[in-house]
Amino acid sequence: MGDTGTKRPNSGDSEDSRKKAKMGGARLEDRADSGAGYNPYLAHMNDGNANGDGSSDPFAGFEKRNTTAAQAEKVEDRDTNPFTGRPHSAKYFGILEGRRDLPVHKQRQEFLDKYHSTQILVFVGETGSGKTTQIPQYVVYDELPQLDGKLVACTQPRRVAAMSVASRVADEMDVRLGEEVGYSIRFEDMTSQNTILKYMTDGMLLREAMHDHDMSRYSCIILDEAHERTLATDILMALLKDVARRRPDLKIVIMSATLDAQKFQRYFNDAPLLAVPGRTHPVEIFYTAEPERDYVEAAIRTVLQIHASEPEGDILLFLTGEEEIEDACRKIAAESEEMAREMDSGPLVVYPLYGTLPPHQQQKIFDKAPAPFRKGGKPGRKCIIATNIAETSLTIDGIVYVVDPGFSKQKIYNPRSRVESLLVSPISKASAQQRAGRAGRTKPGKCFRLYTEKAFKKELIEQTYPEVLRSNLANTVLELKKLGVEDLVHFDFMDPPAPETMMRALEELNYLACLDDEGALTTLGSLASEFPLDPALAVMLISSPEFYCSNEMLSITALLSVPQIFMRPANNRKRADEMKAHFSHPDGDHLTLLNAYHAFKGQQNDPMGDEKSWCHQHFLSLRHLNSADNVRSQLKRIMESRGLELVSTPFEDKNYYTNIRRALLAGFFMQVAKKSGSGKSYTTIKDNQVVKLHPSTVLKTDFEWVVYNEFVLTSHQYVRTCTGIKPEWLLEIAPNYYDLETFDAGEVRSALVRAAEKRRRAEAKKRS
DNA sequence: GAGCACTGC
Repeated sequence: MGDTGTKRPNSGDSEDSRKKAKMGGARLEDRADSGAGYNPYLAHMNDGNANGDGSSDPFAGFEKRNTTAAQAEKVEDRDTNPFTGRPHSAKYFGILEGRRDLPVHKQRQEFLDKYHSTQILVFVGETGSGKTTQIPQYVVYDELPQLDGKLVACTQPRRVAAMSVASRVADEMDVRLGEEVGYSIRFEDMTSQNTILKYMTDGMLLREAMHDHDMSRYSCIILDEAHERTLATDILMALLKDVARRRPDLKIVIMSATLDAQKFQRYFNDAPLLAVPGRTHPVEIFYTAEPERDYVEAAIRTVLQIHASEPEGDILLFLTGEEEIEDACRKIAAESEEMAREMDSGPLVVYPLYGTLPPHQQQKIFDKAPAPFRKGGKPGRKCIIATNIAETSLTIDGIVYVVDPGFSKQKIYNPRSRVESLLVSPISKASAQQRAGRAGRTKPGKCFRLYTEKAFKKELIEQTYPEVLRSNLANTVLELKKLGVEDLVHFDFMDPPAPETMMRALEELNYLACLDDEGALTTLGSLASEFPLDPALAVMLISSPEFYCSNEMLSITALLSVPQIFMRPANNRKRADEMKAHFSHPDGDHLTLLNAYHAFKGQQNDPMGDEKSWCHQHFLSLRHLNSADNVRSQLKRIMESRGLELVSTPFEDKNYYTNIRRALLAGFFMQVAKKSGSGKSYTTIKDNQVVKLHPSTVLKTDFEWVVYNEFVLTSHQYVRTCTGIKPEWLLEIAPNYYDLETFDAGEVRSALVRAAEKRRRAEAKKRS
């Protein structure tokens, strides 16, 4: 003890509490001026002259759910803010003018009429219509949530969108973000007692619904970007359809960008529809005459042709993944230099764009296109090579040319093998339209589709399959049970998943003891659903106090919930592998992750340490380690609130690592593989898939049995993040799953029988 | 001897 060995666990929680204090501080200050006795939107009532324009109540004459656009606009035009009673800021009326210029503004009255006529409304607005910012405000002026305390909520599929839209709308309403207008996302609740309009992620609303099945805090719920059909949106739609029956006072608006609105209308019992035009420029579509054999090569050629012969304007090319993108970036950059020399073309800068790119590099795509090489020379342009991230999450102005090879990586789930994998697949017509639309945001544009018109019409499906049809639903089923859904077979999904997928999920949850044999939620299942984790991880964490290592399992769970912390840059792989070897534990990758995390925490605690350069030097991702820390504190709070003990085996104890390896099995006993024959391959237990240990593993092949975190299907079938285990642990920790009666005769069964005998002998010896 | 499309609690 007492030295600074990198493998020493960090038993204190000083970081957690320090960080908490730092995060909470700012928000407390924000709220300080709106303490319990002061209600800012009633301020005008206390002082009749505060408005400066005569009347004491700006909403005098308003009747909830029976207002007009003219009434609302009159209030918006006042000199004082109707919600805070404060005079409007200098910029308010400028912003208001811009809002009145949006396409959706012309239909404000029409929206209100439809809204009044129905409980559920489907609203279709194309990009640039202003629906995400305006519709919730129109609803606020009609629901008057400041009077009855019931909120208006607007959900978004992504955190950044929830934050940035809330911030924009707070500006538009001239209030402070977090007061009347706020947002709520994981790790950050930016709302207060005064909040009347709340933007939130769809997952966050789902979490709230687990404890409030009727969503009783809200008078109106607006689901935005419903066409994206995320898992959370699909579940929310089904829940809301049901809640709407129980709560006639609840209003629901489904907002979508596609023309597939009829499907939403039909699903919501023929709900009325309102459509608002967008504000985009025409985009001319070009197809290839013949199918392309190599779409990457064709894409590069097309980009260079545009650069050589088309007028000024930036280019957006869609490819499928990091490697493809980086490769294409290099090739295009090299070719364009040659073009500049030989044909006197303008400069071309190429930017990659994908999700795992660090934020400061993602920001570069917003840089201006380069200036001509010389005064009066041909204009420069930028070319962005992006994944699907540019189709939904990020919009880039100034794009005039889109190159669309027609592919993207998509998640697929095979319930038979229980494997989720990523596969390069043709996109849908809706995706192709979305991609083309990216060319017409600032002026008329062109889209070059690298497939034939016939292929577009005949081969592409209309819509990308919703996530619910492409995922393992174990987590979803657990959530639904917690949400009080008893009959999953007849649960009203907009697109019902395959029965086999549901069966697999129920089976998995039953093995994990989250559901009993009747399919009812158990105490363990109810506890597991409290954690923002997959069921296996949650069960592992909940069981970990029994293995005297819940502190360590908290860290491992957090590390498994964030992207890979070990970085391996293409130009420095060897060095990165050498640095990773410093943390390597011979018994497995989970332990190696833990070692790296402990070393990181040691570095953070060291007053002389510089975590940034230390991470850089050790090829560890500081960003991902920090987010693991964040996840860890969230999980820790949940553990504490549920009375789950935080314990560790002393590091000096010879069972320190053994306890952790055993604890892994409490959740992952279904993800075990046994070495087959003499070679390097392994076979998964029960479904008998032949797999290899992923090359990133620290394990030398000296373990007969391994537990693995995930199954990945790429050029081979791999199991990734593996730790060595002993078969007798399986019999002890998961006796139901490893009931010898259920195994066919064979290598696995005989090995388990031998383990059982070994275990009996050991116990007999212990007794005598 | 690989590669994490993209989200979310």
